[in-house]
Amino acid sequence: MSDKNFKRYTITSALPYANGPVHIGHLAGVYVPADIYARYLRLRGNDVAFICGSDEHGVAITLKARKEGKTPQQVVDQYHEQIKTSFEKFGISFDIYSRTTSKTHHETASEYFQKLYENGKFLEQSSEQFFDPKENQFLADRYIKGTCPTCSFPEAYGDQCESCGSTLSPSELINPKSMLSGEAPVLKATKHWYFPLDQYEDWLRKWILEDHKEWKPNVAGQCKSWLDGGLKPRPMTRDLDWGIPVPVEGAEGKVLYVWFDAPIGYISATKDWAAATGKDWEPYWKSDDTKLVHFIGKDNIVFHCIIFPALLKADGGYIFPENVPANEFLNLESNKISTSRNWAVWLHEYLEEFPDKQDVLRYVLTANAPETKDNDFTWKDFQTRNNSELVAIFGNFVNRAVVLTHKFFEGTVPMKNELQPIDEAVLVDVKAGIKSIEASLEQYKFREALSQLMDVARSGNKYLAETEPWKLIKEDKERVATIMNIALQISSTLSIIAEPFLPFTSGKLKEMLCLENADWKLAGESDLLKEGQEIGKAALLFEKIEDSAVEAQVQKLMDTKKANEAEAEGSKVVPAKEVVNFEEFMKMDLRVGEIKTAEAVPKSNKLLKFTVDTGLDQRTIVSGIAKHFTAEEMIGKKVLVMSNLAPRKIMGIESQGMLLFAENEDGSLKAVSPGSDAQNGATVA
RNA sequence: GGCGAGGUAGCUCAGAUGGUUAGAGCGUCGGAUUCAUAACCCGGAGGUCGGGGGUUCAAUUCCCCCCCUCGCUACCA
Repeated sequence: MSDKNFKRYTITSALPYANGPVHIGHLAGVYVPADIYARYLRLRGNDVAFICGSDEHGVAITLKARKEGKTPQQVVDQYHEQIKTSFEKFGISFDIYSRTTSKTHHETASEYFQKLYENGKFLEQSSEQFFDPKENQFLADRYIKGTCPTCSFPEAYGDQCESCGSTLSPSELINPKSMLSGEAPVLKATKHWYFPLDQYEDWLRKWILEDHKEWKPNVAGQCKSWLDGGLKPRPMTRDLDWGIPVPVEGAEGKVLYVWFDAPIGYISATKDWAAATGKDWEPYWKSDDTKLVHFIGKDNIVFHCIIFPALLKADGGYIFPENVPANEFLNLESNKISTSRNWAVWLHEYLEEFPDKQDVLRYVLTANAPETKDNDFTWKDFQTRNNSELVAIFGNFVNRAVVLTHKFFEGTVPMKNELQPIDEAVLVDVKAGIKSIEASLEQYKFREALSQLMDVARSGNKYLAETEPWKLIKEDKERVATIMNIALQISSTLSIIAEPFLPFTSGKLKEMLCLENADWKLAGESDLLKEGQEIGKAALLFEKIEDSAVEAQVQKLMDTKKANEAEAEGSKVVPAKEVVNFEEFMKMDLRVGEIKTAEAVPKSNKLLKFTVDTGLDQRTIVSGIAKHFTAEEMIGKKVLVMSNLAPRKIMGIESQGMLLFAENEDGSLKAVSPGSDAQNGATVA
């Protein structure tokens, strides 16, 4: 933990990629915690720049545009607006929400690159890349489609097969085709600028693993894994027509790699913010007394902990992040959130379907944030947390305090008389609670901080239950005055300390109590409201969420699931392949074989090595079926063998043929078994 | 397979430089209460701390092996 006295804070949260709306996973992982942190710091009077914006470059945007028949600019304009608006409505208090297509950013990123270039920080390297001769354009991996070598899915992308999930490189695809022209791509040399990450390895190792031992285990562990694996130079430029042009001679048709320009987007956004507010941006990025914190999801760890810091180091003028509190992922009703499968709770939809309930979602996402491991969001849990925590504990306490004050003292803050031990005790409790919240927030333990906030409300309820003002009123109104005064002071404290977590509620509560001075420092004081001061009417801070509302959401997800299944059903059967003529068919030597020996291939978890009696000979065949069959159960089985397939080395073993299996749509393999009376070597035709 | 992160009450999670009865919230059961959105408050039940070995007077906490989940990464003719 750093005890340094920081003069200002630069808080960044991951730039959302502008090819889709924001969902609860993004919120729980990044934006809600970042917002809590930023609001807390501001409440304590700190100088804070809370920075974000849309990430609008990269291949995925161009693909999306092409698919929808739009220009990339139209795509990012649409999502940028949508994302920006929903963040605003949700109460994420960015000081600026910018975008990477802005002029400032293009200039900033371009200059950044140029400076590194001029200082010799890059390596120039040529390599062979796929090129579409008809469109006269280099092809990103995702621009190439072909048949998956693993599962024969004919529409696999050059980087991944969406059917079986294997990671691919374009050269592995069978019958690769350019998605632009449909032509077969050719290999062609192209030059790129590589950033030699390996040169920063020692520095990174010390900076992360020695100087920042306080980083979260998941973050530090991930970094160590990368460092131990050895860093390699990474190309920082791409052949693409959407992005920031590489500002170097001989780089026509090339743009900066999206992960080069995106983090620099934090800097550009800070510049825009500074310009708009008449500040100087530089201290926020270059001064040692600035604390820089990146809020991100775990998928971004390598970029924010390795690549970007190394780029900052290469420039030499920048500070480094003090911490990168990356969160894990949030699942939805036990399934991974998926944009393409529409398995998500979209923020813009939530805002419409649960109007005025921003804080409920903020609360649930914080209480169940994936801080140490992946977590699950369920609508049932959403309902329970609202009904039995927000309504029953927080809302209820405030309501009791305000209603009783109106009942007994006509809505004015009654006079506090001599305090009894129980009064002192509850006030001490509340103050201790605030200290704990501060400590938790400073360690990025938002879940814990939130539960400590609820504990303060619990103390309030307990205080009322123990002092029973509704009974005492008959005999000792003076004593009740003290009790209600204290209950109102606690409510006021709640309105202050809830602000980072539940800003809308905090606002409502302050208004109800007519509380004006609401610095964090005042929280816990017993004279936040003055005696004789009027307070407003009781209004419910939270309302119950009925079963029907939750059931409707679950139903919506079920419908999505059904639609997905229907779609999968439609594409379940792999489409027919091209017609082959009889001669081609007869070229294949298919025959019955018998497995004599079988063993797992060391260091592989998919491969089994067999000795097969093909009637012709005993030969070695390696097959990737270990996930479906054990070596033991295969011994003695009759199998179909493609025996004249060209031999191929797999993990150093020469495989002389291929075993044939049936593959179901879910990827599971089923034996195709000749009868036991089929002879070894019997031909199949 | 390698690396990383997790596996603690029905659910969501704390915790431990090894040491008396392993914690919290929610749920559940019982009680009390009626100011409050059938809410609050009190109490009970509920865990061989993923499995197996080892070190130790003592391990859930340290070491080794194994299993499961998630992520990154490699093999899949």
